[in-house]
Amino acid sequence: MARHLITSAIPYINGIKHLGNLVGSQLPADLFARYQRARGHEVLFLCATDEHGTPAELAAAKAGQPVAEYCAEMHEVQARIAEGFRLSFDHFGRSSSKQNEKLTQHFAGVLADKGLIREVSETQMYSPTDGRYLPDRYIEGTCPNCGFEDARGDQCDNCTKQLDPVDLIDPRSVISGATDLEMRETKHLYLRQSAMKDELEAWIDSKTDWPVLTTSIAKKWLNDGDGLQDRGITRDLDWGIPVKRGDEDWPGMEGKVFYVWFDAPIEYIASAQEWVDAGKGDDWQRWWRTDKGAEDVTYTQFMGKDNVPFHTLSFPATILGSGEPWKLVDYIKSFNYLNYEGGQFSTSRGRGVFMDQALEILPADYWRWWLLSHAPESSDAEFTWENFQSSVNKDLADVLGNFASRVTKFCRSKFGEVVPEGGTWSKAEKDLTLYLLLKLKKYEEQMEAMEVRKAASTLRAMWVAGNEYLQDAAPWATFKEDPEQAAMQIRLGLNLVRLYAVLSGPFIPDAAAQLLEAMRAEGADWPDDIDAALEALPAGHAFAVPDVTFRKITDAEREDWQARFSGKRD
RNA sequence: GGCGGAGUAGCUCAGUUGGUUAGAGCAGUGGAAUCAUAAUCCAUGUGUCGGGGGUUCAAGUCCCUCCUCCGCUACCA
Repeated sequence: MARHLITSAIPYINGIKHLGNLVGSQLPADLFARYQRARGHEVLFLCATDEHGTPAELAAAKAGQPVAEYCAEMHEVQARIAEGFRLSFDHFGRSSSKQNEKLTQHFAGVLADKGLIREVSETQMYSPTDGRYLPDRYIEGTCPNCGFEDARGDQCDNCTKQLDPVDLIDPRSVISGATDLEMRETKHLYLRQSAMKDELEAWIDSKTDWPVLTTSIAKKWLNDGDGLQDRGITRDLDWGIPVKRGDEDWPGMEGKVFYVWFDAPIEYIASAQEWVDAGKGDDWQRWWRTDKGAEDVTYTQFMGKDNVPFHTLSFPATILGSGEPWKLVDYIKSFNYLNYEGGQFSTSRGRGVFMDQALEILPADYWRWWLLSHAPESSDAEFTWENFQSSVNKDLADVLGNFASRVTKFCRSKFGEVVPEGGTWSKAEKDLTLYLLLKLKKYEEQMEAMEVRKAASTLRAMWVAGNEYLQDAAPWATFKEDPEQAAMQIRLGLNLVRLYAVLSGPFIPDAAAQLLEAMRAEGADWPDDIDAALEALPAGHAFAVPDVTFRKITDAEREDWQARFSGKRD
């Protein structure tokens, strides 16, 4: 039995994520976790909310709440929605947890002891009106290059020139509009990533099986310009993990907190501690410490491409730099973006479908199937309502759902709600099982390799094979001359329903559970022997005709949703 | 500007190390069947594989060049 540690990029706290965020990390991670569990492996699947940073403070202020309270509420909201999508986290933690605070301070202390942290004195834009330092993107002004009036401090949206906030003409705070900005000197800690460049590069180079998307982004950062740059890991904020050197105060760093991107990945580890402290597990170290049992763990991370630099460089720099025996990631599966109806999903403009809205209009399985079977693996992908409607109706309602329906209803009308007896397999049945065996092996390989779209299409091909068989065998015709033959055919059909339910579980867990329940086959194992699996439901076994597994999306609904989600989110 | 990804049938996409007449699903068309959620099954493609040039016995696949779209570009996370 293998052991799989699986983490999904942790979603930021300031609101509900859209479907593009979901398909880029949490959903494929869940698919993989469910698959590995179904294969009988030991899995620890972790996620959390990423709660620190300026956007969280501002979102809380906007909501008129203390930031801690706001985060606690939003964490609950995200946790509920994750459950709604059937994301099977073993624990859904919080980067603001006590465990993460201790661990983050520990890492900072160890890195400092190793000489990998340096203090840098720099000047930053401070806004007395807002009472805070402003990140570059929170400053707007006139672009010195093209005269565009709403250029941001980091880059001009009009001429795309990269800017420094001090270059802006008439700079103002995005938050309050205040113009009394001043440059203030402030001291920060930098992680000396540059000192670890060679080690990181050798490590990346050893990962020859990683997706090109992952390694090319990492290489770019390693070799761009002057090479890998040191990164500031502290901020002048109130909300965050207080800067400490292990348990000790850090002279000169009073009132400062760690930068979110320093503490967020550490939460992957802290989440395992939270998992134990919540009474859900009893040993987190055997998952994370190679000196305490994590030697045989395979660690896989899932994320959107925007997160790759932090997972290939910053976090490994933290882990490797500590010199302690922490488990390093073995495989990074990264995704491109999902677009929405010819443009981008936009959180700020409310364009596209958000996770809560999606669940309001359709059950999780519909979304899971479409999103996973169209996952943006090789390039950006696009969500359109038309494609969603036709894929879901065809794949789920017609090919899979209707198969279960036609088999069970035919059986009920001719034999009753019991698996019928009699007849023996002939060539058609043997051909079918051979075909299914080939597809199953392919499906397993693709799931193992996290080739999400391909796995979905292979699974679908197995569903189709059932319809082909049934059409060809035509038990409604054979029943007239040879009822035993028809009984055998329909017995196989019922077993196919059971088999499909087992194999489809990682993609569509609710439908799979519903079908297994109808077949009275809850807890069915993965089919290691396909012949045996297709005789698992013996003659005489009672079942029930399931309710409609997937209903169809009507044109009227599609048009309604299309209009509803095109613009502003209420 | 730099880096990366993409450009293949009306639509969404596969096409491993270059090798017979370029594939799948959907949509369309014709037919079969009538167990089923009017659900299924079978048949059906004259595609400049973004343009141009080159290497090769052979290129969607390698090289050069140009065009278009998207992402990233280090203080948003």
